[in-house]
Amino acid sequence: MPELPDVETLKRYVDSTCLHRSIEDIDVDAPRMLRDVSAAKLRDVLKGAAFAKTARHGKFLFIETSKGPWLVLHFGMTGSLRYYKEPAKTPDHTRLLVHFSDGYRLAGVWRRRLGRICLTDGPAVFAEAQELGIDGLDPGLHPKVLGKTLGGRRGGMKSALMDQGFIAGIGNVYGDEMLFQAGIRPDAKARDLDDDQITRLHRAMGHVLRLATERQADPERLPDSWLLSRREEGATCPRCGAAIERTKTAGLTTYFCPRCQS
DNA sequence: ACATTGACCTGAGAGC
DNA sequence: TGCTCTCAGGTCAATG
Repeated sequence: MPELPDVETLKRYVDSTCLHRSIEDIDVDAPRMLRDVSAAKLRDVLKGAAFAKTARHGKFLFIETSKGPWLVLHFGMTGSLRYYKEPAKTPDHTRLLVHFSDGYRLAGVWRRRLGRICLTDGPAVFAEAQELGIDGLDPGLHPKVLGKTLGGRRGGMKSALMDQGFIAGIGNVYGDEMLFQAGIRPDAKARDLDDDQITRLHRAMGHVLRLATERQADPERLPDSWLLSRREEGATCPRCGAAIERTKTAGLTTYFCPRCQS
């Protein structure tokens, strides 16, 4: 589901398709997805503008408009974007449709309406207001920074990683993956990690997020050695062959290898 | 200060 | 076939 690598892929998709094209009009049908902005206001800002550039922080995609404000998109569990020309190709569940004056369109598609569409003055002020933590791919995320933040937490590792106010961009699937690759149990207490574990987690985090982004967050193109490919009942560990365990953390299904993750 | 639960949403797949 | 049930997991609010 759209986590950091997926959203980064969508960002690059926008970069390579529809920047600097004049926006003729938009259609919005996203009742509960608009936050602090009306459909009319959104239309007013986008109509006659062009997309100037993009940015990303965690799971949020930002698109700067030539009129100043930035369009903010959050994809929830099922959101995606599609750029195309033929009107007949408009995907089902299109909630936001941008018509460019050259006839092309950008569709914001959310099968479930779990997502967000809004405006902001900029990515930095938005991240501040939403209290987002450092982005998972921020080069400033050193092992020391990681260790310091983890040391102040009482809770478990899985929920720490998924806390967007701690590190922004990690969700259920990649959170499990980096814990697996670092050899840390999801229910390990964050403050109990030693320096070695923090180093391994930092490395696994960078590796998982970078490789997944490079492979366009396509599970088919990610290594078989990843836990990602074993998220099902009765699966075995790709490393040691032990039975993968399945538990619930904060209502979300967590997979881990009881032998590799101690 | 933490974890847990349910609501929000909708489609896919299972089971009857 | 067609119904109902469960599950998927991002985020938030309410509760323990």
